[in-house]
Amino acid sequence: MVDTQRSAERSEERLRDAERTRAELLEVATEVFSEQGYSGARVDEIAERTRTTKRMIYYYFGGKEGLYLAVLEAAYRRIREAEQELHADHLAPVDAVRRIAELTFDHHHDHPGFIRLVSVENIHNGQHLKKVESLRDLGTPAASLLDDVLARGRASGELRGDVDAVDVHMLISSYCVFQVANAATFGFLFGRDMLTPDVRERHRRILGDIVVGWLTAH
Amino acid sequence: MVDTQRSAERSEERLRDAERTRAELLEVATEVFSEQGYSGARVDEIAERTRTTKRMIYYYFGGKEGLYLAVLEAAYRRIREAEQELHADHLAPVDAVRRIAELTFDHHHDHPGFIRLVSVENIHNGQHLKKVESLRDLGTPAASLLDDVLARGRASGELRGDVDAVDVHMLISSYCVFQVANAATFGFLFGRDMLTPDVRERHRRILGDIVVGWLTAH
DNA sequence: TGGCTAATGTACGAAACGGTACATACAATG
DNA sequence: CATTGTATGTACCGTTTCGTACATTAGCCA
Repeated sequence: MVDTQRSAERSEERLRDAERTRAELLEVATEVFSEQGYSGARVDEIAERTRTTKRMIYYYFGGKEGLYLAVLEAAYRRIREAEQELHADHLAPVDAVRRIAELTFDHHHDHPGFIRLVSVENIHNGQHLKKVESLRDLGTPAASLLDDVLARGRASGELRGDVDAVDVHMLISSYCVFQVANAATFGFLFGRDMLTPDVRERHRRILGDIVVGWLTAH
Repeated sequence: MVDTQRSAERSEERLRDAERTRAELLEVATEVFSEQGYSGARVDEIAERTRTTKRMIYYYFGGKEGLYLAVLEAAYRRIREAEQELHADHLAPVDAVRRIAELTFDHHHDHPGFIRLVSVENIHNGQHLKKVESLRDLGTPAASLLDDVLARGRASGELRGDVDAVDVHMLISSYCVFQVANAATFGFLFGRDMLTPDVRERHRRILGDIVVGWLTAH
């Protein structure tokens, strides 16, 4: 018992640690898949970037696709957790929607790897995502949070009542995803680097203005 | 001379036709690259889907990357042509911006292959696009068209004057690109198929409302 | 402490894949 | 209608890439 505890405490010194190996593979794989796409990612490259070997990918995840599925699931799960920390019930409706928009904006900018992963998955028509049953209806929390705010705003007359929460969420997502996912091509064609702090700050404010403007229109 | 003309006229009957072969390869390659991504696309598959052979890909385009570059250039060139047919100078400013938004929306929905190609290119950080010098500043026409409308609206007082044309274009692009590029994941997570006619029609109207609302806000 | 299992490493195989050498046939041209 | 270069087809090569058979070791537990 004492021995077990001690080895758990100094687990970082152990040569063999299933959890650690698994987590490291997942972390590196997330990076490689988001950088190179599913087909572009190389199993050997992922293995080389860890302190373990390719063999472990097959041992823990069954293969390339299994690893990719695990990456997808972990990434989406992290997003869900972030969304649940997004409290807006103490703010006035108008401030709440702006807050949600701006925090979503920040979250996207701070997690480009996840956005790229979503792009990759869409190239493949979401065929892998559909296999992960645990992710079905993952969007519900985000929609219901917005739904609450909209209901409060409708009741107080501060927000218009004929707009659906999912529509609002889609507007916000569109804008935020585009910033990150299409930064390369848009930047090239219009000579605008969307990732510099000042441009980012302006876009952030603009998004808030657009969302608030839309929801408060008479 | 007469012979030359005749063989040009019935070019579709010729066994050897450089232009036809080239065009067919380009067409099939556009489809395959947009469906599978750059790394996912197989040179052999592209060749098999045409009436010619893999050899011709190397003869006309030098290789897989050359073919992809040609696909990118052709696709963007088609977009530019479509944009140039977008006349809005005979409309009142408010109607003009709504028109631009809605036509852009339709264009995106009608050319999903192009949108997917842009996603693919962004996964690779636009590294190929940057190689096609002829595409530099391709965005300028779209921005200046909007710029004209905004100037007219500013002069007449119908549109606010503190908004940049590129910002408006980015809002419209974000919304339209998202509809097509992220249809799979968003549809799965929120149970909404964005490609059905009625949903599409509602989104179209919403986009117009948002853009007009933003630009006419006091 | 000795054995047993989970965890890991090595080395290799088969198929896929991008690319090319070489042969050949069509069609414009003089 | 012979010639010549463009266009096309075939067969193949070397490498990459996913995956696996087999050997081995670390650490837990009786």
